[in-house]
Amino acid sequence: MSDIARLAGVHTSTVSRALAGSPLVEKSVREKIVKIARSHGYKVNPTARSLRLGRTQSVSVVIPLGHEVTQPLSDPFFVQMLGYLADDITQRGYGLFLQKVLPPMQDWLTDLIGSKRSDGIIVIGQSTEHKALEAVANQYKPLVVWGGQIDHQSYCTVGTDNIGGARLATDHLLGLGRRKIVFLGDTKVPEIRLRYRGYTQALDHAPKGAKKRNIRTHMTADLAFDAMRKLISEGGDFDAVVAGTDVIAVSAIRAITATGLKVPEDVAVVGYDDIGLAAHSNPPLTTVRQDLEKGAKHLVDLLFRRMEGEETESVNMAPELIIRESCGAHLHRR
Amino acid sequence: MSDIARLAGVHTSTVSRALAGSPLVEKSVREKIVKIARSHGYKVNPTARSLRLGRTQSVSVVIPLGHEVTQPLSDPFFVQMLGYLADDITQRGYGLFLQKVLPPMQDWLTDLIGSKRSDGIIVIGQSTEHKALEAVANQYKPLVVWGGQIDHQSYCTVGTDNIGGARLATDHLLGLGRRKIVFLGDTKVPEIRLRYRGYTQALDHAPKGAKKRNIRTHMTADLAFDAMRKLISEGGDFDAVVAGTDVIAVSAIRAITATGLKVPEDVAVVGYDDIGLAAHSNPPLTTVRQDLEKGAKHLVDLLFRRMEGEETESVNMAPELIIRESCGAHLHRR
DNA sequence: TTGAAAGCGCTACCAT
DNA sequence: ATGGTAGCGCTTTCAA
Repeated sequence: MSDIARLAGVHTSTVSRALAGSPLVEKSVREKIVKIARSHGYKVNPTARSLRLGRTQSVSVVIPLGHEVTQPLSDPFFVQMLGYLADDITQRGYGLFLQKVLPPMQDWLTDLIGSKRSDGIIVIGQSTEHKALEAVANQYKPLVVWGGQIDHQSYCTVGTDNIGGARLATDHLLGLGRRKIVFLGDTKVPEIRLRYRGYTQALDHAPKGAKKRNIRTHMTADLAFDAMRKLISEGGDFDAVVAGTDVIAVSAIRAITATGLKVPEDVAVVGYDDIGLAAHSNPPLTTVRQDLEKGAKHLVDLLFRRMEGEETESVNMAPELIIRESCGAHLHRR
Repeated sequence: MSDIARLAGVHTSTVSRALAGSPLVEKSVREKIVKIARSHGYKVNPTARSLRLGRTQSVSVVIPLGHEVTQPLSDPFFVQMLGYLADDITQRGYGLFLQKVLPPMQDWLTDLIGSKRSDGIIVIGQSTEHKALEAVANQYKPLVVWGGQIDHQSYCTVGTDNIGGARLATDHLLGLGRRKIVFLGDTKVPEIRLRYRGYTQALDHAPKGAKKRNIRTHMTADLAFDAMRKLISEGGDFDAVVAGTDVIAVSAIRAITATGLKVPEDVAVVGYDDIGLAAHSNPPLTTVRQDLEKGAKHLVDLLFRRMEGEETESVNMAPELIIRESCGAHLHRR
């Protein structure tokens, strides 16, 4: 910057003001400075700026994978979310610090906060980290979490009504005459636990004869496939599956198909999320849609309001049942 | 830091040394300082440190989407790569700045370099940005690109031998007796263009009667689906498809199946990448595997060597044909 | 409207 | 082995 100042024949403070678009600088001077800066490819050093201003102009996006057994991000859901977040955050002129947190997960959140690398934190998915989030919520404000809304939680979440969504899905299957409906998912994860609750609520209000059954499975494609195959080989008696996520649903379909059973004729399957793959699976997946684009907008909006000291409430969006073929609804229309 | 210094009864320079693990500080003093720092939740401010050191301890990972028509990252390939990169970069104690670049793509690279937000840059996929990369390669060294190796390029790439991989796939189909093989992909993207070249090379060496046909399609699932359906409805005569990516392959399978044709009996399909979905598609996809974990390791390794001033050569890894069912090889074994 | 100077928090050099 | 001090590049207050 001092170089630019010298070239323009002014003091650095004037350059700083000019480049910041301050109205204090005389127009002709400002234009001259801007021109010189551009022609020399000069960019204000964000590190120095951050140090002076006390803020980094960037936000951390964290993906905790406490519930995952395998390394890579296996769920496209998180990734699509990441893409939308990147757009929104970039649009506000902020940088995006990506952080993947794997077990063993000690002090990851307090460390991240303490490092002051970013002005705010978005956590995608509670994973198994509800307690860690709860622990810092009262002391560190610019924090927003995508996930399930848990009773008495003190951190701010954005998500869809998981109970309602799962209930929608389960009621739909009941309405199609299915009575032996299995739930497939890892209820250690809050969002999935809530979906399981919606599933049980629907069955509690179902006609007599409807059976509940929860099969715990990890959230990766392979492990869900194995869980489903095990259930079948053990002679599990069921005519429908409510899957905790689309990834699990697609794996379940594959496992069911592999044993010679047909989806949806023999077993109806409903997923959750409506990831891109859902429409392209075979058969196309009936699922509960979460609007990620809107979700990301909420997350970023709330975070920026919190970064300015505002207190914000959690947002619970309405889920939407997307009916395709895996539930067998089209068979009934005949 | 000055607080910690006061509490420990020493000067800040001693605290700095102690926290950096300098052997100059007496053991007892160092331990005392570390203890105080920990108990107060003190963390060295990375912004100030960066300013002083002249390096940010972070690397930018950029995903240029010049070839994409839709906003979100539609290809799981990039995402899996991102996950591995995050692991490797974190392991070296560096931060990961994520940058998504959408059209119109002006000066994105020089801007990123000029901002000095990171000490090095990894670009995932050349997209349509070969020229932009070429333009800075001689002037900015800590830059590594995942993508296809182009003749006379001056930037450093990591990738698989795309020509060889596609040739592997095409030869395999020829070996199974297929003669009317279509290529499906966007040849504007260097990697895909190389794969197309491998495909044509294989056909040039094929028995008489083998036909070439290139169908240009965008890289997203929906558009590939449409392209395939259009080809079929126009009465395109073919018995096999070499797809530019797995995402395209899976969409092609869906489009083929939707018209009543069978994969692989009527049309054999081979993909490229071996994304997680490939093994789980219906039928499971025969594809050319790129080892992403190894690829990510190479990228990070080369980048860090370049950040230390070393000149590095591009890496071209060997692709591997993974034979599953979509090519129909299992039908021949009978 | 511009200049001068202080200081963000840290590290490294030069003393001692 | 430790302390003092300068300075990384910027913004902002105060003075002119």
